[in-house]
Amino acid sequence: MRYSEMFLPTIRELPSDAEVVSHQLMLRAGMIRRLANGIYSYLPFGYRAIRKVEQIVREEMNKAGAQELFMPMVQPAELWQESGRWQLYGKELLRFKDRGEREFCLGPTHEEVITDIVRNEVKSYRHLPRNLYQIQMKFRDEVRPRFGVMRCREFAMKDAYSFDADYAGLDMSYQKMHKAYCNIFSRCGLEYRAVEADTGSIGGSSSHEFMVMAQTGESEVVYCPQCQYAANMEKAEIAKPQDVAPLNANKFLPMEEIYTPNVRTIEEVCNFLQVSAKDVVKTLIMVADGNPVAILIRGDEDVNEIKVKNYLQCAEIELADETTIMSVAGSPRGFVGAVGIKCRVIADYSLLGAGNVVMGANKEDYHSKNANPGRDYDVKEFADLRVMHDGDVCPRCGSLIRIVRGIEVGHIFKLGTKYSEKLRAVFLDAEGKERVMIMGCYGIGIGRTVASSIEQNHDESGIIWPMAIAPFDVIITTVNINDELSHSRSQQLYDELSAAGVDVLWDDRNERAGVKFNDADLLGIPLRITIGPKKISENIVEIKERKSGAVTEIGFSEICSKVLEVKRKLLG
RNA sequence: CGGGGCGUAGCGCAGCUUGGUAGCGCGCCUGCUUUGGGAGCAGGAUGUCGCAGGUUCGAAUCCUGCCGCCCCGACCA
Repeated sequence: MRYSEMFLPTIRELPSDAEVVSHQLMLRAGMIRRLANGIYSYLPFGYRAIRKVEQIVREEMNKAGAQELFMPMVQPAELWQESGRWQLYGKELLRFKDRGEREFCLGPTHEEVITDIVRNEVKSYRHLPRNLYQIQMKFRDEVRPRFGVMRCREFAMKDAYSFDADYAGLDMSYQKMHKAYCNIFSRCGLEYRAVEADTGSIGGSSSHEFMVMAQTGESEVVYCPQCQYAANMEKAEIAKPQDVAPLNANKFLPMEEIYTPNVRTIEEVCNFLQVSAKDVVKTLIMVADGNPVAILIRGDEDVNEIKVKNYLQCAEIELADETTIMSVAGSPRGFVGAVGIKCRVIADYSLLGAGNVVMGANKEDYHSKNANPGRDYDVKEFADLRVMHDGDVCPRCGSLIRIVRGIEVGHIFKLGTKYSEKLRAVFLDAEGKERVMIMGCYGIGIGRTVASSIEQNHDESGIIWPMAIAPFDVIITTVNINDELSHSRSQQLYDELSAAGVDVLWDDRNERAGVKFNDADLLGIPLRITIGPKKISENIVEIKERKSGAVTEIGFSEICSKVLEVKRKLLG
């Protein structure tokens, strides 16, 4: 492609409303333009990167035995009513009516449609397993779209769905996808980690997120440098403490009520009573599917709501409102404790062996000191309910864990029968018995993958593409396009490289060298060949690697094979 | 949905307090010079000042309503 003919509008100045690097650089490098809130167009340069990622995804998915198909983005309400998600999905599901007043939605995902297709066509175990995928636009009416293409409303996603006859089959399908995802993200040149994840509202038994490591990532993940354990924050397990000394009732001090006017937060309690947060018990009243429950945790720890939700196996969980707190504790927020509380009580492991603690007295403006379990209040259940933090140890091997930030680019789930049951996707097994198909689903955010590569690979001057997903392999920078020899040699090289299957952008614009060099750096094309008037008269050109900055001078006749060699090397 | 901020040329912004016919930088167009890290000189084009209403002789500026966008929070496959 000739730069002078390409639609490639670069921006010199920083766009004011772009927060993260990938968003800024994608705008500046002429990759994307915003159409509406959370809705973006990909311009030619950006779309080339998208296509490269898609191609890698296709190759690896096909290699893993999946088959590509293409499903509609507009989906009828009936299907969603059948799965029950028409009610459950909430406002992220964009709904509308056609001219005949029939209800539709824009697909935020395609479990319903794929299950409908498969249930209509697959009736026998002989036709299982199957894995079908597509690369399609999804629409999710996000509460707050941001970070450009990272968290937007309309986005391209590769979604695959597996159908198996039994759970052993699902395990195999899942493993194949896990492997394929590793191949995909490795080939894209990303530093990533597969972490255990909570299955969330999509349901199912097991799940991994593929996280690209980046400071600007929206979620935190923990991993163990010693063993293989890795999980996201919601899921990160904390082992039950082993060597906890049993409470000795002889050491119990008499419980006292202390007047603590307007002292509500843990911090205020600590200051007022001159105690450490570790001696205070935090009592949170939560409502799980309508039932109040008290969660006890050490004052310096935080409750992980997902863990509570999973422990209680409830559908909804939220902090209780003032009225509910009043009715179970008899006191307002800030003075709640376990003594005499009128609801189920669950304590975090951090309270195992804790005695003579401070907690709310369930009486406005009072706290209790030297409260003790067994004597003053009852705790029958202990569980892992807290948020992991620095200093915690690996639940598998006991080494210190690490916490890093990441961007979720892929997510795989074992769905089980959640959709196949609702939509009656059944088949006959070898004995002629009807059985429900076992499903898995597997997603990759295409645009997000491109954006996360930029988050991971850039410098002050611009993007630094890995060869595998770079929009072009090489840029030829002709320093002075009006110099006849420079022009003819550039043309010759451009033709030669193109014929050899290299994606080459030839900067043939009548611009000053500085402008071209800066654009080349901004665009981040892995290799730059500079053709200048002096050097080319001696048959010499320069080749510069964007990533290392290393410059090599080389004879004109050897440049083409050199490029092919370096390209091969950079593709690994 | 709550809190904060912003809307003026393609982009980035000033002007608004104190009302008087719209400005800067970049970009764009023309010409000449220049050509290895975002050139110089000369000339030029470009605006429903987000929208609607109100106050006023007169509104980008003051008032009211609406719309859009950004940030923080809540939420979230």
